[in-house]
Amino acid sequence: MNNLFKALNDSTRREILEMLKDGDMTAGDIADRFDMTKPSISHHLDLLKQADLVASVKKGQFIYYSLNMTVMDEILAWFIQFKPTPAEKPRIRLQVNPRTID
Amino acid sequence: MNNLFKALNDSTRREILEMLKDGDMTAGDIADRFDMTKPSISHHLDLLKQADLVASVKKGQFIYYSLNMTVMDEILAWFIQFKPTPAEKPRIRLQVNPRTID
DNA sequence: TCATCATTTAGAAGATTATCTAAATATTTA
DNA sequence: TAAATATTTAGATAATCTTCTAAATGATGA
Repeated sequence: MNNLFKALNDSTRREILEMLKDGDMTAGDIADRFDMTKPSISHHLDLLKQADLVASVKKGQFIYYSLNMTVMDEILAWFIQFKPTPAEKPRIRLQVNPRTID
Repeated sequence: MNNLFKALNDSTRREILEMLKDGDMTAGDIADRFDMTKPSISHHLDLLKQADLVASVKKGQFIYYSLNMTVMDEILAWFIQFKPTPAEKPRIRLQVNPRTID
């Protein structure tokens, strides 16, 4: 979970994920779309890989990167814990009825 | 969006959010649950506030913190963009039929 | 085999972050 | 009004992060 949020805490990395949504890409093609050196992008890809957000496969000279959706589901589940179920008792609220404020 | 992911990129802050899920709390009560000084927790609360993940209300001597769910929805929407709709054309995959690999 | 291309690794510099201690602010109560 | 309580602000330090340049690795094609 730590690696996951860390990987997402960078706009370049989030853009990479959005790019991969439309199909797999090589490291070079990804780098070409940013105003940043290839080593920097390589490092970003590494962090995304450590978080299991992407997978990579070498094909000859090229390395193809692809989205790994299963981990996205894990985060989604983390967020959904905060959505109260319709049946749930309402939480105490900061905004109370003005008439009852002392 | 940047502030949002930044705020989530820390396990203390994520724990605070999970605690607030069960009801509002004062800054002091939150701090008491961590092995960390009050100024540090105060700083974490500030980052959560900047990200609009929590709201705070002063009641006399105390400051009550509460979850602000509307921003959670924004993140949730960001993640959902990656979930392919059932009708969508399948993306190119790295794992292809082994029989067809050259 | 040698030059070239795609990508990564290594190492460094500057920026950002988490945490601490000390001090300030604001509220309550004696 | 003075002391006590709740919380924040200020400033410092150590760790982590982003990005760069230079060099290494590994595959392709002349």
